[in-house]
Amino acid sequence: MKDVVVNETQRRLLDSAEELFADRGFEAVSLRDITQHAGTNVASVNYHFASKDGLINAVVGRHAVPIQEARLKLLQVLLERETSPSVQEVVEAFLRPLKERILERESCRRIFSRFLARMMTEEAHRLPEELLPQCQEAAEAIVRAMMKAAPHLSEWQAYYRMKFCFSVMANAMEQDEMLIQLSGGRLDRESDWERIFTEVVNFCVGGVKG
Amino acid sequence: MKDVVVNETQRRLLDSAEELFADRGFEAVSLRDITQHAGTNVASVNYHFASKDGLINAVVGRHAVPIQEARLKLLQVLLERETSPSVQEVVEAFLRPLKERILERESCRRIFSRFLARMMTEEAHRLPEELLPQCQEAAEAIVRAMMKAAPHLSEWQAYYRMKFCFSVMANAMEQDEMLIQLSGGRLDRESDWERIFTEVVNFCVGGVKG
DNA sequence: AAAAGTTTCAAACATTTGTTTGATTCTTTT
DNA sequence: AAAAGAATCAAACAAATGTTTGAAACTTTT
Repeated sequence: MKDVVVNETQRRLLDSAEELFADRGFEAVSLRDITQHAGTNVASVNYHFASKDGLINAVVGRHAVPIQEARLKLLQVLLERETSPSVQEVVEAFLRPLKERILERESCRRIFSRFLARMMTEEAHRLPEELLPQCQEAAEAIVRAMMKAAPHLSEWQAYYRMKFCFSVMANAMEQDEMLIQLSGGRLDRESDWERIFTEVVNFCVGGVKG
Repeated sequence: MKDVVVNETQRRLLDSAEELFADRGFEAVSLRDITQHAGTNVASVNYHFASKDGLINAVVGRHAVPIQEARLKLLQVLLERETSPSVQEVVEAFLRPLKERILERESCRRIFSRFLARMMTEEAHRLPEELLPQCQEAAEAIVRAMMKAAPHLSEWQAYYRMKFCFSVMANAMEQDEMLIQLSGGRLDRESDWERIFTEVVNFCVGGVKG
């Protein structure tokens, strides 16, 4: 995956796609919607990104790559340190980079939330090949750090708890729509993201300690 | 929603739809796939369920209704009891009925996992109207029970922790495909559902106590 | 400035999809 | 048994979609 965008058209396509996808979801947005918004021709998507799927992966990759890099850097510090990290430190190293990115660029939240849900909706729940190696590397680091912080966990457990942490984070990122609906209006619309993130970390730390 | 199926064709449609949806996802399965599998005409779906969405909701509702009833019954016991319930009791009252149903009917797992993901993928993340009242009732009971078990939680926190518990459960229900992919084969394919469920409960109890 | 390459574009392509129609068969009621 | 209603069916409908094509415009290299 080229993370350096050489072409102006490519950048416009990515930006438009990101905005529309975040708003309406991947399936609901057609290539014609995107290219119109970007002021380009319908064929440009297939020319630059090979397919709609290619475009989606590129949109996601633009966020995923720097997030995974940041994650890995934080985790490596914890792993190379002599003293064992706390569970809280591991969970934060895992989740913070995603949170920070979301603070910088709101749309990242909805893009990720939708992308993850999409993997579950589809036939095979698989990560795109371009993203896989980096994800595997990060996953391994998280598991190792988690086992260092909580030595009573088996590898199997560590993998599942990592998955659970990610589930909580991913679902917390989605719009509150459903919670508002469920509470019948008892919950106010605006729960700010910082506050929610704190809750996520608390919950995950409690959960990993189990 | 009529949960009593009066018509043989309706039952065949629901069964076929459930099987195919569970296997391939809602979007990937066409009405023609379903009606062919059920040995009926394409028009039968629209005749009996008004639309494809209607069919999906009926498939989900067939599981959701008894699950919510069981949930409510268990929670009411905890709420009417004089002594405060433990967090573990609340979490189990919340999650057990779903787990039991999955043990009875495997496909329920994948149907739910896909259905929830679908809500996140779509434009508006909303529950279908037919299911809403019952879900609201259950949600309220869970929150009340949770606050009784852990009085330090605010209502806002209780709602979010309920949501988090559900996230973990929902994502645990999906196929392990992604975890196998992420672990690069280190995780064996068959992690049985009982074992996973135990992990889910442990994680959630830890999380709610936070 | 000619040649080679990259990028853009309008138009067509090729399917697929959920849905509707209107006639026909089956079932129930009177 | 006649009438009314419910259920089934083959066929058509309508519209949207991602993708490809082949020529034109533009940029870079020689």
